[in-house]
Amino acid sequence: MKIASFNINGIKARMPRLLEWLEETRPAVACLQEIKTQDEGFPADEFHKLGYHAIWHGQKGFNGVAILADGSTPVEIRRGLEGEPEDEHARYLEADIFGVRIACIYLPNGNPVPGPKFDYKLRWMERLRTRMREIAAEEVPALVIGDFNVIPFDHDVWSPAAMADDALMQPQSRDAYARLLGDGWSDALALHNPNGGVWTFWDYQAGAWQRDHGFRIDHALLSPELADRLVACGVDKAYRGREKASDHAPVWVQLRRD
DNA sequence: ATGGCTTTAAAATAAAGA
Repeated sequence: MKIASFNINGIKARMPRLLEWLEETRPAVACLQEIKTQDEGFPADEFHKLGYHAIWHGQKGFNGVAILADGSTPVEIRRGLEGEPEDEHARYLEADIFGVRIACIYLPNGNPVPGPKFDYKLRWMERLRTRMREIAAEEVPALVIGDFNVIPFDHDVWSPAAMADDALMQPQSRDAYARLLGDGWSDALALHNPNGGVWTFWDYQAGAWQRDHGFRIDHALLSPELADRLVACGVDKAYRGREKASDHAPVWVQLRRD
C-alpha cells in the first residue's frame, strides 16, 4: 500500500499534472498541500472519475490541504490544530483510511526571521507536537505526512550557507522537528537515506531545478506501530521537471498491509 | 537581488511562498 504526499502549489493550475501523477503512480492515499482554493472550488468530480474519494480543507487564495483515497472515503477525525482558536489557516487534516491514521499537514513557512510569521511557525510546531503525542498515546498505526517546511540537517540542502538565514533551517525549527522524532516518530526518508542528498523541493527561481539546487522539506513520520511496516519510500523526482510543474515533487512510503 | 519565478485574487499590482 503506497501513501503519497504532494505539495501541488495551486490545484487549479496543477490539475493536468496532478491527474496524470495519480494515474501513473496510483497511490492508495494521496495527501495534498497548498491546494489554494476555497472548499466550493475543490474539483472532487475530477478525482471521482479516477476512482478517488476525497476530503478537503480549503481557504481563499493560499494554504489548503486534502486527502484522497482510492476507492474509499477517508473518515475525517479533525481539521485544524487546537490551542489557537483565532488561527484560520487551513493547514491540518486528519483521517482514518485503510486502517491507518493519517494527518496531512502544511506547516507554516515562517519567513522572514525574526518576525511574527516565524513565531507563528514555532507555535504551530508545538501545537502539532501536542496533537502527535495524543495520536501516539492511542497506539494506532499512524502517519503524519506533508510539507513540514523544515530542513532537518545540513545534508538535506544543496547549500547550507545559501539557506543559513532561512526559517526552514533555523536551530529553533530543527529543534522542534527533532522533538517530534524524540517522541518516537520515524522519518521514513531519513531512515532510508542516512547520507542525505535527497531533495523534495526546487525553487522556481535562479535555475534551481536545472542546477539541482534543492532541499528536503516534505516528510513522512511513522508511529512506532507503523514503522515496522515500512518497506520502501522515495521521491517522484521526475514530476518536478514536467511542464507547469509544482515546485515540490511528490514523496511516498510503501507499507506492508496488515 | 529587501528577489532572479509562480499562483491567486482581481483588475494593476500585491501577498505569499521557501
